[in-house]
Amino acid sequence: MPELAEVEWFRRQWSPGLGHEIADVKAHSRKYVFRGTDGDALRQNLTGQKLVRSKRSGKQMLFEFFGDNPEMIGARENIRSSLGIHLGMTGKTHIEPSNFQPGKHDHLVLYQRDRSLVFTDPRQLGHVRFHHGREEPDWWKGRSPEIDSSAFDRKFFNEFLDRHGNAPIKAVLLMQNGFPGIGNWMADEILWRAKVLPSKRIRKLTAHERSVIFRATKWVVRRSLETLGKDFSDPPKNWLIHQKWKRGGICPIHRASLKHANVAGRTTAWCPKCQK
DNA sequence: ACCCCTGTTCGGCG
DNA sequence: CCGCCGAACAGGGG
Repeated sequence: MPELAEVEWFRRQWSPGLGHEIADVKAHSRKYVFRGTDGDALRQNLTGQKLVRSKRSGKQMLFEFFGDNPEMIGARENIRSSLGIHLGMTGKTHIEPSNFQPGKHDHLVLYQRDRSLVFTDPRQLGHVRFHHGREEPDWWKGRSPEIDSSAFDRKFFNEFLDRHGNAPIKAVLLMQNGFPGIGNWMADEILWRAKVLPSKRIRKLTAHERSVIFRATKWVVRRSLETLGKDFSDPPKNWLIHQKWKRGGICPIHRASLKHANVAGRTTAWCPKCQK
């Protein structure tokens, strides 16, 4: 489920726990979601620390913790531990009461006095990472510019496209180092709005098509953050997302039947009338 | 039983 | 070496 806007919403689900101490931790640390992560270090280091800040970069979430000196909350130099969570296909973060008993798929629970912060992921394609130390974790370094930022500009966009001339545009939109946070539904939404076939190779795109794709990318990200990202409400009715999974789904503009095929290894929907 | 899946990584191949 | 593609990961649902 989670792409950029949904991840932003899931990041904020743990906000009631900001400023509060972690009293206890339960982690199913041998499970696949903890691959490459030291579950014992996570449990020992987080216990007794406060959750002080969270951020998102693309589909990655970062939760930061520190131990003491409350007036310095939020200052990077006081951060002691970093918890990274990627939601994969089926992950979610949620708040539960402080007496929460984890079920089979509740892989990580951070207990606070008045609530618990839970990470659940049935399919386990998500990922929990942990780093103890003041410096930025290796797995958070070198992030690409956020699409909703001035650093994601036409120069960055065009140079990234130029590096993948032979790839279909849909495959390139799914590359997280160029389009952090874009996933299957957002890629289809962008290309439908830009009127470009998902299978079209980068080198066949005209300058005009590139420009329209650039603007559609920014627009879809901003508008979905205002709806899904804010309160998980639906994007506007005339978005492709409401049609793409339906049998008999139609183009919101022409009412033509959508086409479906596998492009770049993913189920893809497009309107044969608008997209060329 | 069989096939599908809003994600990412890795091995094989061109 | 570069880059694309399909498989694999793990589990639930249609």
